[in-house]
Amino acid sequence: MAPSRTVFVANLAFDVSEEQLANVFSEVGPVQSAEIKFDNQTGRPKGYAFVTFYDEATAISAIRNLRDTNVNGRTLRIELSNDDPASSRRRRDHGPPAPVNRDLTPPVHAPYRDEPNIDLYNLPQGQEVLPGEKATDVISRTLAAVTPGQMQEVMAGVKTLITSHPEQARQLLASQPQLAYALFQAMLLMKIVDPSILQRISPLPPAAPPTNFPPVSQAPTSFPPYPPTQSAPTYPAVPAQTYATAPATAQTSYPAATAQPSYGYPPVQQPTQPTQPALPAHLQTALASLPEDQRAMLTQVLQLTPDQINRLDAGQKATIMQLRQQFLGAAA
DNA sequence: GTTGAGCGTT
Repeated sequence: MAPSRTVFVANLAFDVSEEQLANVFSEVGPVQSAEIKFDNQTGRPKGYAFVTFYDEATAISAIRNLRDTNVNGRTLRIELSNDDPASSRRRRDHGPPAPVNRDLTPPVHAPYRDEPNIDLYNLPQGQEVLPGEKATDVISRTLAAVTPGQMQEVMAGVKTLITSHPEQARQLLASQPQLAYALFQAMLLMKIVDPSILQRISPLPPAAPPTNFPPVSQAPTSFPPYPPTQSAPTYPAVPAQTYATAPATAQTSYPAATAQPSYGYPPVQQPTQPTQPALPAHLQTALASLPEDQRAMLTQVLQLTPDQINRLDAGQKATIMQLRQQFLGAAA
């Protein structure tokens, strides 16, 4: 059975509102609903709640990332909900309802026999993010310490997982966005993907709640050169498991809501931005290792048309041509 | 005015 998209939240302070709760859980991903349970007799909250996300992976991520979170003086206790079969009006946006199997004979093959059986709850801890440090920095550092051979090994393993067990891979990457980020950065380093696709990744909507991990659109546009120049110490080729600790909970109080709660946003596909003309991949990669200002300048220089170059004065022209010669070689 | 484990009628 598929894991639940709902988490059971206990040890709630009695003065926490559903909005506040949804806000806290939005740290980890879009929240579909947050329902605090009340006692009908007394009208007082029972001190626990159910928070539903749009997918299981986010629910699991919430358990990992929001543990020990303090809200109004009490530490949240978060578990995966026992999905009550009675309240089955969810799972609808995940496709049509499963067809009723009228054939009572069990399937010939035991399902999931070959599943790699990734335990999403028991992943290695990964690298610690120190205070004042960004998770992206730790990932960059970790990747820089991985030898090309190790990186290739990991990528091959991931590829195997994705092709043989796509659903497990999806769950793993969705619940561990830092891993997805690291893999993407590794693909850039290994020149498997063209850095220009960074331009085509549409930003999250402005109203997007902060996640426990920066969205890909905020990925740094420059990466350290690869392979690393200094001899890298060997580390076990373990995926970067870096994760940021949940930030201190917002203590803002919210007005009581009367409207049907719907927080965050459904994980819809965002429209893609128009692509902009880009330099060849190998040039972008070369440029990526330069400081921001130099990169911007060089990008402009390399994109000049012959016509534009001809309009420059002699001194500028010579400088420009020299730069272009250096980067474009014969093509200049 | 009170409460503190819990899996769901606000």
